[in-house]
Amino acid sequence: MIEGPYIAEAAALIGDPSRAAMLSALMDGRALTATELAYSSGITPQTASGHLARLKEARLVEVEKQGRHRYYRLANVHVAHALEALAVLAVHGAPRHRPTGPRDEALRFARTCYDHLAGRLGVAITQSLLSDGSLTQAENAFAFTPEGRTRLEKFGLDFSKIGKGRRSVATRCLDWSERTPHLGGALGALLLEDLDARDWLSRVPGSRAVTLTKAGRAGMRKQFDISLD
Amino acid sequence: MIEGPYIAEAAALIGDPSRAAMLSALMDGRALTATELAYSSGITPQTASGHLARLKEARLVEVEKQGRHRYYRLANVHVAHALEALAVLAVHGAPRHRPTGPRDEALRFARTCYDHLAGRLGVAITQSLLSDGSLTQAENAFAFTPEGRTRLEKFGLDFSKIGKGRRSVATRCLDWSERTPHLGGALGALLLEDLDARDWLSRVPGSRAVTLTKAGRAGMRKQFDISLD
DNA sequence: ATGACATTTCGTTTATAACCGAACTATGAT
DNA sequence: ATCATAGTTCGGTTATAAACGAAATGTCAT
Repeated sequence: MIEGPYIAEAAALIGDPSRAAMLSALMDGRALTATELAYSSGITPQTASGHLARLKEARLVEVEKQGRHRYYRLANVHVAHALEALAVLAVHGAPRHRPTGPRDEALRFARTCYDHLAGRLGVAITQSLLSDGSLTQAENAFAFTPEGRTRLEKFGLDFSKIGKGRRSVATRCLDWSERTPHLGGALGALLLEDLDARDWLSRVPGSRAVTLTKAGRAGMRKQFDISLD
Repeated sequence: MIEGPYIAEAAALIGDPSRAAMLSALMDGRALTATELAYSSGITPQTASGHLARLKEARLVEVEKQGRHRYYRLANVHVAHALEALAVLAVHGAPRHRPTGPRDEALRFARTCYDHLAGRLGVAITQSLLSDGSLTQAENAFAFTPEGRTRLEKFGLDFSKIGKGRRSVATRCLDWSERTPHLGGALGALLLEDLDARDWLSRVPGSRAVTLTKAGRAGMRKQFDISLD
């Protein structure tokens, strides 16, 4: 009764198909320009501009001016969380006509979630790190053990990049498709960055989907004892 | 890009102020009749009926017919989670004119969340159970230890009531106002029920807010080493 | 300066859906 | 049987906002 209207405000913003498409496009954590977002949701730049202004006003997105471009990105992790929570509802929801295309399957296999890995692959890596004792369940999130840090540093992660910011290091993020938490936070982001740099992953253009390269498949098996598909 | 439309569908449903008010009213986990819901969101029964039909269609709520009444309740925990996630956005959002009334403060102190306790009180109890070893962090949720079970049974909880259903026993539920997880699931529900039966709690009419009775305040101090306010 | 491109502002059209009054169905009480 | 109450369905009104075309602003390159 009291927070109803406030909830509605945020939900209504996300509830417009064009805006939802734009927000979804931002779920991979990158910042996109206004025109790119317009294109990705199939509307003209004028219209997109209006939408983005409202999203900014409500602090769902943030802008960074760079020359004549304006880069929009999600304002914070909470926005991404809310979007995932809504996606869970959509899956649970009415079994309407929902053509499960190949893209859908690709997303379930592996995708970026804000700035870390999600899908079967993301969950599998998280499980692997949990079972070999690199990660433990802490208060509100995960925590890496001393052995885990050593193990991941040997693997090649540069821990000097994290631990500075206020940001939570190893978030627990509920996976939209797997319903099992995967690793997020600064550590999750670092890991994604690293796997990307190794060319173990390859991005599907115009999508959040991610595929494993041949090297990635081998590396996953060797380093994390994971063999998917 | 692909799940955009589906997200929008759920969000748009929640995005209408009247529907959001009804869903909020259901957040305390009880089932309410159509007319009660109409009243709680300030619309006529005809209009509410239409809204409820759409929410049912999308499986955000469930109905139970009982005589000439129809009792509506949230369809599952995921719906409650999504609503909480949206509430987080609203708080983080634009610092608009938001009169922080006494009701708001009351909700922050203690409220029901679906069917368990939330707010400072809910979080404090959870922390207490964690620190004395009754609860531990498990995979995806909390788990109670053997000692924890003994301790809570001595306190008076009837564990025979849980453990049967498929339902997760001790969910971790992110608190909207405290940003710290509190205890949910069957155990959380059982605890709320018990505290209610003891008359340690008193419900604020027409609200999810809950207050501590004098006995409750004393009991909390003695049993959980908690002294709030 | 001039042209090219990104983005926003303005004004107008148009579709959607929230809302209520009125009438209808279903259940329970007398 | 009759009445009251809970809930739904239907039709029409009205407000809202999404969308685009046209034109303005801002930034970079030549």
